[in-house]
Amino acid sequence: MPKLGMEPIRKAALVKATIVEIGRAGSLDVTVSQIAKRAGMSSALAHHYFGSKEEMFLAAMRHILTLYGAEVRGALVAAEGPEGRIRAILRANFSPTNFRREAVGAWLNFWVLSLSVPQAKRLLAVYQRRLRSNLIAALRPLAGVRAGEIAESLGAMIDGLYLREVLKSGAPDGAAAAAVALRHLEAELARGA
Amino acid sequence: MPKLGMEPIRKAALVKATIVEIGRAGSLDVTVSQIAKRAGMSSALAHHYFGSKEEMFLAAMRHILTLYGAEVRGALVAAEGPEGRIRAILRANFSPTNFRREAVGAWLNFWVLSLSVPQAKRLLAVYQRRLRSNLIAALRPLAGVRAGEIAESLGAMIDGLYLREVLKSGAPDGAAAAAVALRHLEAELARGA
DNA sequence: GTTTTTGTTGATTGACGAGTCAATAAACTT
DNA sequence: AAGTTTATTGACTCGTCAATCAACAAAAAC
Repeated sequence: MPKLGMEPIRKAALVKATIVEIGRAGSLDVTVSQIAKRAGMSSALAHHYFGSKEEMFLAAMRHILTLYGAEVRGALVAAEGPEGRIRAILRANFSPTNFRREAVGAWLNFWVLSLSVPQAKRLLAVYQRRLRSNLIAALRPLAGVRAGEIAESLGAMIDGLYLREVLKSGAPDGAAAAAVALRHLEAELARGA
Repeated sequence: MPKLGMEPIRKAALVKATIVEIGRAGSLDVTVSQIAKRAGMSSALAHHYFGSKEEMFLAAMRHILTLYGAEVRGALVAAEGPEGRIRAILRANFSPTNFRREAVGAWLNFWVLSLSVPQAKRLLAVYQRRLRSNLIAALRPLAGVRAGEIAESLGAMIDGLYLREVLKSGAPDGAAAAAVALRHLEAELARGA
């Protein structure tokens, strides 16, 4: 009973399943059959819609990055004032969403994937630039010309804290990470004044 | 013409070859045959000495961590004064060695591996604690009771800067990364005073 | 000098997995 | 109604790969 207009639905299901399976495996070592099964279809259909496993990975990566972008944007609209905007960005970066199994698996594995797949590296670069410009925009009123360099260090701090939170055993603590990042920011701002 | 006492030689060659192959592939998706071939022996011999691929990976990881530890220690013995010790640690972390293809591949992939292999997670934890205690020891004279929290943020900063340097396209710049880390440190110290 | 230990490999096994294809069927077009 | 497009899968191909094994060779032990 083939209904029409299945393509977007199937693709969305496959993308979601891909991310879940990567999270479960903790690696990109997942089979198309696993993914297809979780998405409720045959592996042949997965190939029909995506052509190859790599395309599936890239689509999954786009999806993760889109979600991440949406979370940042969502946090930003509710934010007031420069400091509020910074806090919003930190909140989005260290939200529980990003510490879920699937998100962690996706991020770490996509970093690795970007070592060997140029397309993946490009996707990552786009989002890094976006974070950077968000940070700079929020920092400008607070730090003036130093906004650029502070955005750079704060960005690195965010990545580093996330990585550590994710690699350590035990439950991750996003709030603590955000607090450390905020302390870093205050110190940098104080230094400039 | 089997010479005796081959075991350590063969194992060392395999460990080295494993790291090189992971660097070339940019992932853990390397075959035992590739590794064995690069190490100049049959894949059967590789299995003979290590039993399984996972054991090879773990041995490679131990080796990378040992090299890293040695580099830090080596930089520390030549260092004078608390600030000199911090600088030494930064220099070791951002040395060209750690930006070589093999090292990058090893680090990123071992982070990923630690998501699914507890043994790998444990190895990583040992070295993270060691870095932490090195940092605290050097920071104590400079920061007193705040040494702990500053070590935490500086450690995260180091990881974050390394990650960004490694993921960006173009030649990595360890010196620039070290400079940013140092600026962070100064800001934190100034804040305390 | 025979037995044991160590080193070594080619061949094989057994499994798995990406991607293809032919076939079936429902829905839309003309 | 005939033809086309979309959805769907089971079966299959072709390749790969981790791990095992039997067999051979040299040194050491006895």
